[in-house]
Amino acid sequence: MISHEKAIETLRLRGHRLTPQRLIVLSTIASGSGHMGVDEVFKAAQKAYPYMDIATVYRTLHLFKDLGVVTEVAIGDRLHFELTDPDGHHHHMVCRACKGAFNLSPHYLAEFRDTLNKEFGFEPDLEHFAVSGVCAGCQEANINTKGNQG
Amino acid sequence: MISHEKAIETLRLRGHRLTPQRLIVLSTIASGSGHMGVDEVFKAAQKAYPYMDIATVYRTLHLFKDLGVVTEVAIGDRLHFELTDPDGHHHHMVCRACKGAFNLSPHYLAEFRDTLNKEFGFEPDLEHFAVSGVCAGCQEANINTKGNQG
DNA sequence: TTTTTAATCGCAAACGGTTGCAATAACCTT
DNA sequence: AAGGTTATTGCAACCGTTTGCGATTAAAAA
Repeated sequence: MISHEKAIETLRLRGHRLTPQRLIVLSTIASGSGHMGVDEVFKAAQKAYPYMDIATVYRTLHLFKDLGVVTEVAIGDRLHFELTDPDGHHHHMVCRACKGAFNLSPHYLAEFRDTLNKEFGFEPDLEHFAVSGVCAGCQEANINTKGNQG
Repeated sequence: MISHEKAIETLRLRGHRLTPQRLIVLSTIASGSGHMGVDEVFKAAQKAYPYMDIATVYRTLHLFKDLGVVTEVAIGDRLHFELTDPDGHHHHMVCRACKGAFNLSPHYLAEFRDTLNKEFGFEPDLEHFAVSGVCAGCQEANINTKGNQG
């Protein structure tokens, strides 16, 4: 994970202001449990700073994403955020039965990217990428395995 | 493509009513240009049936999707719909520069699926799947190649 | 054909997310 | 430390999509 300090440094270097709202959103995500939904971030931040507005949370998350400080992961139709992993990107496998998210090393997508490049000259965006599916545990337990594959 | 008649048959067999709204949405998509956005479907359908409501379009599209009559493709943040291809699914490569959509045979994803299965026991949902990126043409033209990779 | 009945519709309100704008406040200058 | 500049905020309005509900109507029953 990117450190708190490094994130603040990045904000400052790029000429953005260090507002209490931004610092609170940052530490909320930093102390959060991996991937956090927007409403989770909002509720937690609001506890620390009651005037916090949902629009500010969105704007802050997008700013952090543009700066590379946080990574946005689309899990189903919801957006989740986490501090960017400086050791290299990872992707996610999200189980549609238990909603669990598992990390996936880029290695497993490299082949796919190469193929699209060679065959079609197409350069896919696979930086922040979540594959929906059913995890091993839920397949055994046979929970909702045939749900909507939207 | 699934035929018009086959789609109507499917509705009937599953106990759904054949309303003018549904028939119009169906033929709108059938006569449309591949992938249609919701608003495109709505506007076209409204011409044929002025009382058409946008909520009905959404409900109808979701019904058709659940019945397997149409296929939903997430292109960027917009949903597009097309008649389901009975010859087997295809996937999409969507260029973020020119918004063009290109078909991608399932073959190119098969390897990726097998790997996730073997390595993690994870069964990915790759039925209706769009990969965002930049197509060969736009890479040459160098249009907006570094846009938001969302 | 007429009646029945419940799926479907149109409307309007609600929802998650975004945006315009006037007020505020972080930061730079002095 | 005080003042000026302008990025950022909170609010409210907005957009695309979903949902609750009473009215309508397709299709089954008579």
